[in-house]
Amino acid sequence: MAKPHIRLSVDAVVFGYESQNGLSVLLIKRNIDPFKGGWAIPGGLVKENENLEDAVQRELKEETGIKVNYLEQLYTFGDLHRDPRNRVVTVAYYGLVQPSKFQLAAATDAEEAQWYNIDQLPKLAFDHDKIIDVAIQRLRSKISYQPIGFELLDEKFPFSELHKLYECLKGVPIDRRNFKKKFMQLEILEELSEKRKIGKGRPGSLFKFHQKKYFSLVKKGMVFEV
Amino acid sequence: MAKPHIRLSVDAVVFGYESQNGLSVLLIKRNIDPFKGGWAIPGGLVKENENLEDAVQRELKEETGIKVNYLEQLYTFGDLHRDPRNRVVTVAYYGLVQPSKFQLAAATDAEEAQWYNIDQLPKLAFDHDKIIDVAIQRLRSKISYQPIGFELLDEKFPFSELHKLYECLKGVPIDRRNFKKKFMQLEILEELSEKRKIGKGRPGSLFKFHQKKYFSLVKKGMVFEV
DNA sequence: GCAAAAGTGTTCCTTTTACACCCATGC
DNA sequence: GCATGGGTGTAAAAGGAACACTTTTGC
Repeated sequence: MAKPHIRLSVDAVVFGYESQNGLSVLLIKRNIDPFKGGWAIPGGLVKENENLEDAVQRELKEETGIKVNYLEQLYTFGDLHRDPRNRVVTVAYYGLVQPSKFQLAAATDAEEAQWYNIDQLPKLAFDHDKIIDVAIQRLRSKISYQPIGFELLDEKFPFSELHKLYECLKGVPIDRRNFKKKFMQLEILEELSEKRKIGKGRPGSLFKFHQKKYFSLVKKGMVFEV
Repeated sequence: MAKPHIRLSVDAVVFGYESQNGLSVLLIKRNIDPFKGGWAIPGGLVKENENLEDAVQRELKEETGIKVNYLEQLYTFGDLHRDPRNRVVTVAYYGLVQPSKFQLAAATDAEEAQWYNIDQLPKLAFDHDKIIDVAIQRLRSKISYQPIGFELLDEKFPFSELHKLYECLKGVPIDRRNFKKKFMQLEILEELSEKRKIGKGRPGSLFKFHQKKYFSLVKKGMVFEV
């Protein structure tokens, strides 16, 4: 018998957001043991000559058909028996996808991928519940000091969507006027002349995150903090 | 030839602090290739049935004789060619040691371990300069919202030591009175009746971090923020 | 015309900053 | 008695929280 060695995998907690449904996580149904038939976050073994991030994107594409544009390393989970069969250490990432990419392409081989609201998660394989917990915590706190929330919204969004997103992630009501004042003072949003057409009530302007401006302001010492 | 596989290692950035010398990092001189004779942070391959943190503590003991009481996972570095010979993915940690344990025991097999001020680091093996950079950034920011600074001070310390530590880590002068007011309002320091004897000038009271009180206040919703 | 969502400013209170003098000790 | 570091409070400014009415649209 060959000397056993530690296997290295990557896993990804992919978040999606819709103002009606709140925050969701992308899960897949496992079709191999262990935990065959159970739900898990996408992931798999890293190849010998593949960067960690590439491995994540490859697994995401293979298993769910999705490509995330925001991806950040979360934590590495290495407990001895987190995989019941072999020693597998996993580098967990979390990713954010925009609503327009949120619908799973039916045409992929990912028939068994599904979004689950974070308050209605099924029982999960391995320590994936723990990984998701850590990811939620990270997302919740990071959104306050890094402008990553936009990765969960479409490119153009009415201000109320941004407001709802922050209320959802922080889990507390936020005064609409104070929030807008604070955000607009940052000067990183571009107000478009377009208005949102759909829905009831008075249509609101659409906004865009002005990333270039954000980076140049950061260089000048601006601190994002909401 | 056997199929190659990814190797997994751990590395540790161990910080020490003294008010005269500022912040230092513990380095070892490598006695094997690659980078034989060069400086590196302590670390090594993880064993088949060993947790990641245990691996870090074991390597630290073997290579430097030091045991840290604060240890936190930093980031996992997995670039393809970070090790010139094999694919090695490393889980980096950072640790904090108190000044009284700061002196390296001469009696260990760690003759080649040495403290280096973070502003006077030598050229480093692998991507260890990058790892140290990330660790410094993490420490700098984390000290503002987690009471980890005490791990860099002796158990009993005059308030001025805490003050100097924060000035050193944040890299800016901090008003002595405002800093003390803010910290004392947190009610997590215990003022001892002892005074510091050494040195010139008026002796100051010694303080202790009251960890139990800190945890109970956190449960009640207190937020540490300095 | 009514229901639904968007837009907008002011006041109050809390928090943060700036700042200077006296005190205890060693030499 | 002088040099060194420790101890303490107040006033001004800035930032955050609370809060209500008007406007535009669809039905």
